[in-house]
Parts: sequence; structure tokens; C-alpha cells
Amino acid sequence: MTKRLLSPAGVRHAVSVTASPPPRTPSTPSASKAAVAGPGTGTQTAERLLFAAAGAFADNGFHATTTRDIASRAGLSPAGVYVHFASKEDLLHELSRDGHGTALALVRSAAAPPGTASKRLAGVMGSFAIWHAEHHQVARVVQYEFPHLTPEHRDEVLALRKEIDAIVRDLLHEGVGAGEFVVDDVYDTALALMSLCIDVARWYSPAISRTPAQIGETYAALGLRLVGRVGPPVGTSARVSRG
Amino acid sequence: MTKRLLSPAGVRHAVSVTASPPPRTPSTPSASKAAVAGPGTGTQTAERLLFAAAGAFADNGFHATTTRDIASRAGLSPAGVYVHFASKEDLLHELSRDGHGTALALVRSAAAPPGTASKRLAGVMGSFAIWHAEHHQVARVVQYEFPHLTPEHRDEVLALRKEIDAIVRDLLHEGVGAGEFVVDDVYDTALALMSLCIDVARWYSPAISRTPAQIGETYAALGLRLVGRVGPPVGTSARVSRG
DNA sequence: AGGAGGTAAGCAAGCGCTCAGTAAGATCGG
DNA sequence: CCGATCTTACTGAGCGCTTGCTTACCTCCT
Repeated sequence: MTKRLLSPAGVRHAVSVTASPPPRTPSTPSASKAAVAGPGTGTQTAERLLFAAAGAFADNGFHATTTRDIASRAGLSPAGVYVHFASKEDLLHELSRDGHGTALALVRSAAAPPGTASKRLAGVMGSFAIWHAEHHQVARVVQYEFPHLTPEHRDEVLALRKEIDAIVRDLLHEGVGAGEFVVDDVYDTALALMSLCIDVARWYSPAISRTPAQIGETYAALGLRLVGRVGPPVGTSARVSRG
Repeated sequence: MTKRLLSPAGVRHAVSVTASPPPRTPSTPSASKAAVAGPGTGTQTAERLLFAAAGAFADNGFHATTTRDIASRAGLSPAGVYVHFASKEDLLHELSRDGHGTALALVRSAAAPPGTASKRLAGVMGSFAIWHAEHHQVARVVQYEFPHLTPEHRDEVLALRKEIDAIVRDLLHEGVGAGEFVVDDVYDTALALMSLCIDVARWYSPAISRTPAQIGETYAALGLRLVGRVGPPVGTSARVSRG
């Protein structure tokens, strides 16, 4: 199974498909080659492959996707994939880790003080839902192809997932303590809040009429209902945009 | 509608896999020659195959499941599958249709009068959530392997899905009209209610401490919150959670 | 006698992945 | 400045294996 240690693609690809800036890793094995991307397409190719894989996995699922499909979406020959990634699962791993990392960062910053627990929960729900809509391809991979990671990679990604859950639970506890929220069970409610946002990736399509921002507003409001804060909106204008 | 009439498995399989698991045959296929039942062993085998396929699809996904795996789970040789089903997709189709059909029947009967809209919504949420927990294998197949059906079969199943959605939306409209519910948007809220229950199939495991019945109660209460009925008929002095 | 249920063997296609080879820089001793 | 050497990105061909499914045949049970 896992024999990627000796692979020619043992290089760490710190490339993001969900965010705009591609931070280049200077961690080349032997020497420090400060020069970035000459005339060739070197660095871009790994990114293109990740993007291609995200699309293919989202459309057809991990196992129904062939490496030939990924390669041709990226404009490469079948063998070209293995210059940059050790295996098909390596692509899924990179995609999952990056996706979970982005989502975690989003949730973490939305949940951070200052602000009332209600405001922050609205922010968390909004930004998490928006991410699942805007990046629904990666989100779908993250949510549905998760079981097809190798056990080790699954554990690694699971840790990120638990961090997200913990942030939401902490926020709920805080809101309950402050008398803002009234919930039957913090664990159940946190799970339900996450369920709502995660399911956006299942049904969202760019073809529908609602924008991700509108979905974010809707889900912020639904989230507040679930924690017992019904009726008038929080504050004057709930901030639901990405932070 | 379908083209399976000419198949060797053209028999109608009026069997349900959402019921209890069929008896497992002894380990070695050749040793299972001992008389199991009298006539009509055939039907049992088809049922066993469907059950085996449900387990395999739920565990590994449709494309990662081999027909050999299904056959051996059912105690048959690889070729034995094709005595009863025309193809691997035929198994998925049968499973999906049966699953959606059962879920639809459940929701329909829970939503039917008499009773207040609140009571009936609680019933719908409870039974739908319970079904996703109790039959989480079939539910997972129904929700996640849906895209791998052939286009025609996908359309067929989609019609059942839309019926379920329509029932929930009608119920919401009714509750709003009766002044029981206060929602921002019926469509969004109905979608959110379904999302909650559907996601149960993703995280539920028989190993967890909560029973399906408890989950049903929780989700009935959560559903009522989403439609603006805060503080369900419970003395809500928050039970301490696991968080 | 005949048909349904089942099997052993295996086919054609397609899979993930490898490998030798190529072209185009980058590097460097002199 | 030159040519020799090394490195990187990529391809064409194809290997070894697995896949879904078929075929020929056997075995019961009417």
C-alpha cells in the first residue's frame, strides 16, 4: 500500500486549491534554490493537477476516477501525474488536508473573540456554509471521499475535523453560559449545526439562483434558531462574510 | 422504462433489505450445500445478495466494491450474482429504489393527518432520522451512491426524492398557515430539515451510545426549533452534554 | 425431461503505475 | 565564453493485475 517514501514525488507540495495565494515551499531536499519557476510550467503543474483531481473526484468519486482522466484534465500524459504525486491517493490526501485546513482556519477565525457568542456563531455558520458552496468541489471531496484515504491519512485529517467540532462546541458552551443560547444538548446541537453546513456541498450547484453569500445568511439565521435564539436578528446586521 | 427485461435476472425482486439482516451462510461456500430451506431458495438468495451489496457499498462505495466481494459476502461464487441480477448497477438500482420507497412511505405516513402540524413534523423528523440510523447502510447507499446510478435510474429515484421534499414543504406551509410555525423561507427550511436527518447516515454507527430512538427524539426537537417553535414540550434545563 | 440455481474457468477491457528516453534549461570548470 | 555534465518535466509504450461479466457445464427438484 504505502510505498511512497522512495517515490520521485516525495517533495512536499504546499499548494492550495481552495485559496488564491500559492505559498511556495522552500523545503527542497538538497539545496536552496531561491529562483522560483523559470520559463517552464513546473510549479503550476502540481496545482493544475490538484485542481483537475478535485473536479474529477467531485464529479465521479475517487474510485471511479482514473489517473488518465486526471492527467488529461491537467493537459498531461498519464505518466505526467507521477512526476508530482506519488499516487492517486496522494492527490486525495493533499486535497483533503488542504481543504480541511482551510475550513478549520475559516471557522477558527470566525469563532474568535471579540463579539457576542451569537454574533460569532452566526459568523461561523455563515462562513462555513459559504465555503461549502463556493468550494463545493473540494468540499465534496473532503466530505465524501474521506473514507477512501489510507488509515494514516484518515487519522491525520480526522484530527482537523475534531478541532472544528471542538471550536463549535466551545462556542455553544460559552453562549449557554452567557445566557444567550438555550440548548437541550451541546454535543447534539453542535453536530446538527455542522450537518447543516456540510450538506450544502451535497446540493449546491453554481446553477442555482442563490449566491453563496445568500446561503451564508440563511444558514447563520438557521443556526441561531437551533441554539434557541429565535426571532429578531442579532445586532443590526449580522456579519456573515468571510473573515 | 428499464431495459432489464431480457436479462437473466428479469425476475421482479419484491424484497426489502431495510428489514432485518438475512441469515448468514456458513463460511465455506461448498459446505453450505446442506439443506437450508425447501422450495423457493432463490428469493432468499436475491435478498442475501441485496443485503451483501448494501453492506459492501456502504463500507467501500459503489465503484470500490467488486462483484466478487458481493458474491462472497452472500456465500456465492462470482458468477452466482448474475443468476439474480443483471449487473452491479442493477443491484444499486434495486437498493436505491427500495430504500427511497421505504423512506417515502415512512415520511408520508408520519405527515398524514390527523394531528397538529407540529406533532406531525415531529413525527416526520423522528421517523426519518430513525430510519437513517437504523438502516444506515442502505441510507448511506441511497444518499452517497445516488450519482453512480445510470441516468434513467437516477431520474426514477429522483422522482421519489422530490415527493419526500414536497411532503415536508406542504407540511411547513400548513404549519405556517395555522400559525404554528414561523419560518423565513419554506423551501430553505425544508431543505435544512432534510439535511439534518440525511446527515445522520454519515455519522451514525451502531457503536455509539445513543439509540436510534433517542436520535429520533433529538431530531424531532431540533426540527421544531428550526420552524420557530422554541422550547419543545420539555422542561429544558439542559442535560449536561458530552462536549 | 426440463428448468432453475449454481459453479469453475476465463475473456476482453481497463486499471494504477513504471520505465527508458527526450528535450530544455541550469551549473560549472577552465 | 565554451562545451561537458547534471537536473527537471514530461512522454510513449507497456507491464502485471483486477475488473465486470460470460460461457459451458453440472446438480438438484419437481
